Amino acid sequence: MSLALSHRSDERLPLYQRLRDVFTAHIVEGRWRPGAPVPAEDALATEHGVALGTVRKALEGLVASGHLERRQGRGTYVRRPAFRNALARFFRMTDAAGDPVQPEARILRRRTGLADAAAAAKLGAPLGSKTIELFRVRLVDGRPILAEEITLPFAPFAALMDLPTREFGDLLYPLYERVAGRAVARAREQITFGRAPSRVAAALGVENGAPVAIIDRIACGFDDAPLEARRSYGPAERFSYAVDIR
Amino acid sequence: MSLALSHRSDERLPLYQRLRDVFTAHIVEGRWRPGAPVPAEDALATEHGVALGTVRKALEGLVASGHLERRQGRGTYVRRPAFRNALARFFRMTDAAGDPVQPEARILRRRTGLADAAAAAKLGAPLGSKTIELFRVRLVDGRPILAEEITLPFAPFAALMDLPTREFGDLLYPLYERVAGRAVARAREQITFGRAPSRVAAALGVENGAPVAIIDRIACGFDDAPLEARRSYGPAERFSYAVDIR
DNA sequence: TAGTGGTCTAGACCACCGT
DNA sequence: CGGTGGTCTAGACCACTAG
Repeated sequence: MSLALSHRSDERLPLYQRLRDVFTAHIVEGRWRPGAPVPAEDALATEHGVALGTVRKALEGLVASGHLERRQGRGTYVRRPAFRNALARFFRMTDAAGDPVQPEARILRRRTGLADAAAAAKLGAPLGSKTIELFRVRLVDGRPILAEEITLPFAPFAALMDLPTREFGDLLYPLYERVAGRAVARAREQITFGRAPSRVAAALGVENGAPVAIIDRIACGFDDAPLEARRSYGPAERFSYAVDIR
Repeated sequence: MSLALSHRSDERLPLYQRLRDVFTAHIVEGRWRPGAPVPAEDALATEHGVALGTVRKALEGLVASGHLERRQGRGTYVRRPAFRNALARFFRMTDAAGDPVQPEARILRRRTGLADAAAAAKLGAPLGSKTIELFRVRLVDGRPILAEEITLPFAPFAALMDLPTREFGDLLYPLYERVAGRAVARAREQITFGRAPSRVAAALGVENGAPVAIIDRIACGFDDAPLEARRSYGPAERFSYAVDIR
């Protein structure tokens, strides 16, 4: 089966780019599942009727964009993004012994709401559509270090309203995948600096208006559609982030 | 001339990686100059006695690392990093009309000093070695928005002490290249939040201890040796930075 | 040992750029 | 137009991983 015939794509694009689009579609549509290996390179080459090098170049693009992961001698896998300690890139998170830790999470509030203009824009949902709102705090050694406001579209995540919050666990993204079948593929974060609103200050145990770093995150699925909007607050003095520029 | 014979490098490394090391050396040693084109791919292939594809893979690595830049139909060039508006990635910098601007720079202080432990570590220079210290403010529409403390090793930049500060211009890196022959190839920045020390507060026209974002930068040459240490302060409320994660 | 990705080659043709 | 990088092929062999 020839690629040009099997897939509607701009004929003027290079073969390897069209091939990459085909592979991306496989990931988006779940035919290639996160954590699972994709077919071997030579199998893909014969399947699509192209040379091995063309397949390799297409795969390289998806590796560069973070969709795939190569493991020498084993295969090429759909990458499951490691958001495990995403916020540790921004805040110094160490326990009493100075070792890096995964903060414990505690849900303080869970309720349904209606998307205001900001939430609707972030989630790409209609204004006034139903949402789930979570407010949680994250703790190290039992002490609060982060407060998070989370907004989800109601429909895909309705099951979250039935599950006891104590069963949510410390990480939400694996939970999303488990109860809603939605995997987070990437996220965009915006860092600003402000002062703690009262509810956040209370949760963090700091005084009202204390300086905080604010991280606004929009998490998206493999199809780049927004899944979750999140705002994280942490004490400004714990904030630290490194960037390389060229 | 065969590559394996012409260059002392780990024989076990793949050809294209050894080739990349050779090319890197050319850039570091100035045989390939910033802004100038490197030899054509087929010329490099015959020169080093390897296949075209191997040269391409070596060049691709240097493009990915930001050392080279390809221009279709023209050639491959040694990249001159665009630090032009590096701080605009962190601070909202717009003029009264809301258009992005390049801030004007004004040197407030220039003096020689001796490297303390921190400066010595950052610059990779001996403790107590001679340095040049600059303190400058950057302005948009005549209003200060950033204050910068800059530390340079004395020897390579001695010429800076003779040039009138009003002739420094708004950008230091082109100046470094012009008067000291040192080109900045990359930099590492560390973001934290703190409070403005008195001298900074005075320069920015804010009150003492006002919240500021602090950007510590170490700028390096093509050989990865530190050239400049810089600390920039800006009002916390102007700070905004976006990150993509996967 | 079989299967996978990694390296390397040799050569063809295309698309873009400046003159 | 000539020269450059961009695409694509076909096939060989190496290095790593698992069973």
